[in-house]
Amino acid sequence: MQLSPLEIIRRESLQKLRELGINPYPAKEFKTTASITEILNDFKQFEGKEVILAGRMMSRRIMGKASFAELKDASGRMQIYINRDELCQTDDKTMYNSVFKKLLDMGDIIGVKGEIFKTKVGEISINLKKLTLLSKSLRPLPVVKKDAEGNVHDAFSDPEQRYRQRYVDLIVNDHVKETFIKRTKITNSIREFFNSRGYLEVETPILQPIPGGAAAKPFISHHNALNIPLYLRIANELYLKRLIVGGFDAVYEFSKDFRNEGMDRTHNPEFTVMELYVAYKDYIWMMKMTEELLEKVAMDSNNTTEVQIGENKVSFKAPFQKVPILDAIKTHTGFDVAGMNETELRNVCQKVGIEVDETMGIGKMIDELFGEKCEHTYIQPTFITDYPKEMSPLTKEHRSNPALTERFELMVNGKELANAYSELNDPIDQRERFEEQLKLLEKGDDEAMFIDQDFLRALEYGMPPTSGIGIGIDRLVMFMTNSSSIQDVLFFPQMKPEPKAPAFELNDEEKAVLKILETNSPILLSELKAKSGLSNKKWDKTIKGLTKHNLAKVNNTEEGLFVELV
RNA sequence: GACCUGGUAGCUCAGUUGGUAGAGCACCUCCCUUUUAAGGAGGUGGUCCUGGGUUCGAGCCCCAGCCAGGUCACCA
Repeated sequence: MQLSPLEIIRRESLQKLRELGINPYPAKEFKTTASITEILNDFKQFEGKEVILAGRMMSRRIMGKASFAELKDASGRMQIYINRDELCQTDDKTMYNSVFKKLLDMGDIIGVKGEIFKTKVGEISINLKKLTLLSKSLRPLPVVKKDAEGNVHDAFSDPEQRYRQRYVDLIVNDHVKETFIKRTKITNSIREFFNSRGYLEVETPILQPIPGGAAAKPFISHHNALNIPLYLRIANELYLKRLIVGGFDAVYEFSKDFRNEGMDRTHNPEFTVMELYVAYKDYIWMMKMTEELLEKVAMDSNNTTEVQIGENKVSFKAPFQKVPILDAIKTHTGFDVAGMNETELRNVCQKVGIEVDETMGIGKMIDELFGEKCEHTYIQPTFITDYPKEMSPLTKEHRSNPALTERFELMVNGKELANAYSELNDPIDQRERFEEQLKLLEKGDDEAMFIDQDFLRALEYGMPPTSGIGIGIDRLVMFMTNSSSIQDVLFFPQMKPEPKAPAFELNDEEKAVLKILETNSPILLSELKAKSGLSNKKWDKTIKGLTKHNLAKVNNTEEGLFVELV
C-alpha cells in the first residue's frame, strides 16, 4: 500500500505510543458522565464540576505549556484547555510533551476528564486533568475552519468525496448530520401519527416474483434454489392491499423501492416510499389525513409550518388547495380538454408545443399536458385530483364521471410528493384494467404493469372500500431540509464504483532499466538513457518511476548526472 | 443516453504563449501558560485522473477512456 507522508508520520506515532505502553485501541468501556451539548446548554449546572467526555479531537492549538483543542462528540463541539502541570501533576511531563503535543493528531478519538469552566474570552471549556487515547486515527481529516463571522474556510466540498466517504463528510461538516437527524425526526413523526391512530406498521416482500403496483423498470435477480427470477420491488401496493383483504383496517410500510432507471438530483435507484392503506375510507378522507400529517411533520421537524424550499416559502398549514387536473390544464393552457377524443387531444398537444406520437393514449397526453404546462406552477401544497382512467389502472372509477378516477397527487414546490386513490376493489374491473396494461405492454410500453393473478384472486375474496397513499419520503425530507439533491438526504447515494488504485508493480521499461543498472552502477544518466533505447517521454516516465519507488537514485555531481542503484 | 463543466499536495484552489510544479490551511522542527481562522521563525510534502499522440520539451495542445457535478431526456 502506498502511504502519503502524513500517513507515515501517524503510523510512526502509533508505534511510539505502543512503546510508551499506551494501547492506541483499548477494549475497555469508557464511561462518560455528560455530553457536550448538555454542558453548553446548562453551563451553570456544570460550572466547576468534573465531567468525563469522549469524542474526536478536531483541532489543536499548542502554546508552550498550555494548549487548546476542540473535542467533538455526537452532540456537539467543545473546547478543551490543557495545562501541562495540571495534566501532569508529577515531574513526568510525558503525557503533555510527548503524547498530547507530538503523538496525538487531529481526528484521534480521546476520552477527557476535567473541570468545566469559562475562559477569559468567555468560551465554555473543560480543564483537562486526565487524557485517555481511545482510538488512533491514521488518515488526516480535511481541515475545515470557521472564522469569527461564521465563514467556512477550506470546506470539504467535493461532492464525489463527500458522497463516497460520507463518514468524513459527517465528521467535518456538522450540517450534514443535522439533515439526517431531521430525516429520522420526520419518519418518527409519521410513525407517531399513524401509531396513535392504531395503524399497523408491517413488512412485505422486497423480492417479488411479479413486480407490481407501479409503472417502472425493475431490477431483476435470480433465486438459485428455486431457479426462478425474482424482482426487487418497484412498489409494495399490491401486498398491502392483500393485507386489507386479510382483515387489517389500516396498514403502512416504509418501503425501500428499486427502479432501474436514470439517476439525477431527484432520483436514486433505491428510494423510500411510505405507503398507507385504510379500509372504509376514500380519497377525500385521505386528503384531510394528508394535510394533518404534513402539518405535524413540518412542526415536528422544523417547529413551523412555513418551510423555506429553495427560493420559495411553502406553507404546510392545512387545508391545502384542491384542483381537478382538467381545471388545471384549462387554467394553464386555455384548453378545455374534458371529453375530448384522442385526435382532438393530439391537436391540443401540438398547439401547445408538446411532442406526441401514435403510442400515446388520452391518459398519457393529459399527463403530458399537466406535467409540461401545469405541474411546476404549484408551489404551495396542492391536491391535483380526478386523473383520467387510463393513467390509473389501480384506482376506483370516479363516483360522478366514469372517464375519471378518484385519485389525487399532492404537488409541493412544483414536484409530486404523494399519490393517493380510492382503491379499485372491483375484481372484474381490475382484471380488465390489467388487460389494458397488457395491451400497452404489447404496444411496446416497457413500463406497463404485469398481471398479478394472485392479487386478483385476493380481490375476488372481497376487499373493503379502501383509500391508499404513497408519500415519497426522500422528497419529503428534501423539502423539509431544503436540500436540492436527493444525494443530500441519503447517507450513501448510489455511485459508480471508484476505479481501484493500481497495485504497485514495475512495468517492462522499468524492469529493463533496472537490469542495466544492476551491472552498471553508478552510470552516467545519458549513457543509461542511450542503453535503454527509450524515447524521451518513456525514459522520463521510467526513471521517475524508479526513483519514486526508491530503487534508483540520480546524483548531480561535478562530472555530470549519475544514476545509481539504491 | 446526449451535451456542458471539472479532476494539480491531506483539504480548498492558482498555474501566463508549451520551458525546473505554486499559495493558504494541515503536517514536521523550534519559541510561546486562558487562545480561538491563535501568533512568530524555519522546513517537508506531487501518479498534475488514466492511456496514447504532437513536440527538443506537455499540468497546459490533440485523440481515446475513467470518475464527478450540472443541464436535458426518462422517471417518483
